[in-house]
Amino acid sequence: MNTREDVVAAAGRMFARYGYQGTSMRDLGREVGLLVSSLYSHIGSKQDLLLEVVARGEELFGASVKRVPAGANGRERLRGLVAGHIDVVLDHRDEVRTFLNEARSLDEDHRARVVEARNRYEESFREAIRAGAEDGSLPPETDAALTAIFLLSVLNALDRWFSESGRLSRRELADAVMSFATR
Amino acid sequence: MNTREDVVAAAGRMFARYGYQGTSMRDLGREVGLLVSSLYSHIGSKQDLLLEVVARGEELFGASVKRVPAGANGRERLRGLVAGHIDVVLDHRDEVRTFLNEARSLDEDHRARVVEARNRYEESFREAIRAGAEDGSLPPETDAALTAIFLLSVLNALDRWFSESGRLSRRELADAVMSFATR
DNA sequence: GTTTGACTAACGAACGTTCGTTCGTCTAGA
DNA sequence: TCTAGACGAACGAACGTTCGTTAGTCAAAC
Repeated sequence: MNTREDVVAAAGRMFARYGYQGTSMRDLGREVGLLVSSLYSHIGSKQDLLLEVVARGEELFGASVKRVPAGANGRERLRGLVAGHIDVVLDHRDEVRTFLNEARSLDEDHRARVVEARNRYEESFREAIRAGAEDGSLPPETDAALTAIFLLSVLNALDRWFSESGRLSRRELADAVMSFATR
Repeated sequence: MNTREDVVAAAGRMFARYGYQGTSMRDLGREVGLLVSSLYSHIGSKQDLLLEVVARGEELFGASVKRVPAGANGRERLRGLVAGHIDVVLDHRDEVRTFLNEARSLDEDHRARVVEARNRYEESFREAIRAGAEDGSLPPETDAALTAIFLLSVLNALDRWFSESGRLSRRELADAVMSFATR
């Protein structure tokens, strides 16, 4: 019924699995049950499609940051960011994968915007860590820049191995990640 | 002079930067200063080229494992693996990136072989961690599987941000990674 | 004189995209 | 209530371009 949404969702799925360049419009049409030409009743171009999927990933992370209570101490805020990131990655694997791996196929302007968004996002991690080191909720000598990078490296790799039916729950995962960061 | 080597090296460079599907043989020819058709005097196919670059990455990690002294205790072996991984990633960025990100463009058989090689590699991390937890050189309750995944997540993301001219030396980086894993 | 490696030229296939057209569905006016 | 016409959505065909790859030629190096 809602064909346009189907197209965008299928694009996310295929971009995540095969990459932007590895997905042809004909493949996409087949996936959604349309001929290639019919796709263009719903979208402007393949590039527009990528842009839309990437933007969704971007918004998901942005919304996650906003959900963290501003009043909490540094450690609690960091914990909120970590748990939020885990949820975003696992609940929206396709958009996140596309956001993380396929942004390089965007034209230069949009790619620059993505890089900027990622920097802002990483800065919210650094900020929480610095706050925690100051308010005593995290070890005082914690290196904010390095810790943020390490955390995001671990969090962004999650969808390559984490299974909902595995040994760990999301909460336990968040605990493990947090205890890694705060030695 | 050694044209074939130039071709393979350029392929690694471009596969790493633009992806396998994002690199055309014409682009590759331009990079190396030859016409497309001339490339085929040196290689069998584009797929062969990918296979060769990926195989080089695979061998680099395999050789790194072999360099770790077998007699050392668990912690020392893990430290050797970490330092070795850092060197491989930073000294062979193109092959490593291609090995990590472009293996999905291999045909099924070769891709399966890569997955198996990565599993063996990860197992050597787990093994060192388990040994360390037993011989007392690492905290006894360390979760080998989870720690190995976290370590490799951090290590594989290195080339996205680490700069040789930055604040950290390789040794300091290895220290930081190790202290992350072992608390 | 043979071999090597670069060239020109071309191949069929696939690419993203546009085209004119058709076929229902919905709405406004008679 | 019936009908005219605008509309969204999908179609098949074709566009020009680029893809990976091959064949044949020719000059330089051994």
